[in-house]
Formats: sequence, C-alpha cells, structure tokens
Amino acid sequence: MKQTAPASDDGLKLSAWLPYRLFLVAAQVARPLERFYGETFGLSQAGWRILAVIAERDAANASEIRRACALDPFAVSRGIGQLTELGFAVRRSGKSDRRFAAVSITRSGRAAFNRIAALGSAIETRLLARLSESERVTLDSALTRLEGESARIDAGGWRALRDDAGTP
Amino acid sequence: MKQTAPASDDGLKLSAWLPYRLFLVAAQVARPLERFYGETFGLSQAGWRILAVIAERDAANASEIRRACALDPFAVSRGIGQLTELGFAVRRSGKSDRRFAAVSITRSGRAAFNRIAALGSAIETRLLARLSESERVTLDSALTRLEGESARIDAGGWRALRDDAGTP
DNA sequence: GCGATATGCTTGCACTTTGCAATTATATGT
DNA sequence: ACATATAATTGCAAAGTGCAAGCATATCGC
Repeated sequence: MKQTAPASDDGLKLSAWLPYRLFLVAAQVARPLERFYGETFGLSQAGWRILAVIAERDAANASEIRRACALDPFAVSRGIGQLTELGFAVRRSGKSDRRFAAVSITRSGRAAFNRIAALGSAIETRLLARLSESERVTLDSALTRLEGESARIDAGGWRALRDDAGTP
Repeated sequence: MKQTAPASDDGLKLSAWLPYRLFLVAAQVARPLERFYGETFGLSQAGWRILAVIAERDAANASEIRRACALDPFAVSRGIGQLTELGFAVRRSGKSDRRFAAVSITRSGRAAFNRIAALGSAIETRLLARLSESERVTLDSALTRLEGESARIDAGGWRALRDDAGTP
C-alpha cells in the first residue's frame, strides 16, 4: 500500500527549468561579491546596486534609481540612507521640484565602487571566458529579449499566466 | 567647486553586466510565481524548490535536496518542516541508516506541485517563445557551462577573485 | 561490547530584511 | 486657499537568515 505519490508529473524538472537555471548562475555568482562588499563596507545588495547606478550617472533621483535597479521605493529610500550614512552618497534636494532629491556619489563612494566593480568584472570575465565569441553575441541578444518578456510577465502577475496556461 | 565625483569609472555598467542581467530576468519571472504559491498555499521559495525536487524523485534525504536546490541544511530542514506541516510531504526515517530521513511527496503535495508547475511552464514557454530554435540550443549549452563556472566562482570565494583581477 | 568521535539533521535565538500603513513634504488643479 | 496628487520616508510587525548548540544515530578504536 503506498500513499506517497501517484507519480504523474507535470514534467517540470527544476534543474532544467530555464528560470531556475538563470537564478542559479546569478545567485552563485552574486554570493562571493555580496560577501565582499558586505564584509568590507557593510553594504547591502540594494546599496551596491544603487551605488552602481549613481556611479554611472552624475545625479539621480529616487525614481530613476528605482527603475534602473528594479527596486521598490522603500528599498531605494533605505539604500540611499545606507549610502549616505557610509559617506558614499549625498542627497541634495532638487532645484525646481523639491520632492525629487538628487543623489550623487561621493569620492569615497566611487573608490568603494571601483573596488567592488573590479571583482564584478573579474566574475564577468570568468563567465564569458567559457563562451565562444558567437555565443556571447547570441546570449547578449537573447538576454535582451528575455529581459523584455520577463518585465511583461512580472507586470502581468500570476492571474495572467494562469490564463495563458490551461486555467488550472 | 565640485566634490561629488572625479568621474573615473571602472566601466562596469550595471544594466550591461552579465550577472545582473541574469538576475533581473530570474527575479522578474520568479516574482509572480512566488506570489502565487505564497498566497495560495503559504509556501516559501525554499518550500517550492524542495517540493519540485521531491516531485521528480520518489524519495530524497536532506542532503540530496540540499545539493539539488542549492540550499543550506538549515533552509532544507525548515523547508521540509513547512511541507510536512502543509501536508505536502512526509518524513520517514530511513531503513538502514536512520540519520537519513527519506522525504517523499504526498498526494496533495503533488496536486499543489502540478498547479505551480503549470504556471512555471507557462512562464518558460513565454520566455522561450522569444527565442529562435538555434538560440535555444545555444542558450542551453552556454548555460550549462555558466552553471559550472559559477559553481566554481562561488566555491572559491571573493579572495580568489581578487587574485584574478589586478589585486585591488 | 562500549566509550569516543564523527555525521546528519534540527532547534533556538539574535539579527536582518521585507512588506505595508501611515506620514511628511511638496506640487498642482479649482 | 483648499483639496487632491505625487515623491519619498518612517515605524513596526512579519518573515527570513545565519549560526551556535543540541539531539539522534552510526562508526571507530580498544
């Protein structure tokens, strides 16, 4: 007598499921970097992403950061708070509309960014070294489309997905 | 006089940085699914992953799950606890070595899994629809190598990475 | 045998992160 | 000037995480 499983899989195998595979690579690769900036600077993941964004713009308000980092407004606010506490960013209330505060990176923020980015680049280099030139090109263009589609999937929520499938 | 930035980037642009791009797709796509199984079954991310793993084996011990899910032993233990509380899995202490408890999925666990997997497959289908057949093949083989390399990067820790780069 | 040590897993507890309601500050429409 | 809208922040409860210590079982050395 067995009551554990009728064994009628839907056929989703975790290790072969594209979203999981992407997640796995991203997570494994992010872990050492997170450890580094966590231990060295006391920076959180959100903090690092925001730092990276303000390093490549000359000033950004919270909404721009939110869009660029895929973070919610709360996380952005807290991340900016963390960065200013660490002395890595400064807030100056905007000139025209003072609801938007401009955030910019400081000298020491940039120094920290550069050290983190060096590790980040090393990671990317090691990953890319495993791919041929044509694979890199293909991956780049494929990822661009996947980014677009994933944004739509996210925006639609799960109800939209259920309607895609055979309405379980 | 400006004190905000010497503007000497290391050239890491977040939105073009491979790990971030992978993360972004994975995160955006995972969010609706997480919402679904969270709201519907009260399942956590770890719970879902473990459920997926025991759905494709007939029984698994905690170590096998840990390897298959890239979770630490604590998370596995708690995830199994959650699944048994929900009635989605049962633990039976192993026959030969009773330190290893065999975990198997139950009938209702499989029912839940099938509903979640249906959404998961819908997501994957929508993503793959954006790619040509040859892109899918390339992505598959590229991802396999990236998985291997990312596991090595993770295992090596950040000190090994620093030595890769120009020792910052 | 049987104590010492190793292994697999679990629990408790402090700490961190997250989600959300409520709040503040500013701007805009009437 | 007052109501409403928008951007950002804060406070707090809930959930998640990391780690030390603990429990159960197995294996080794004698």
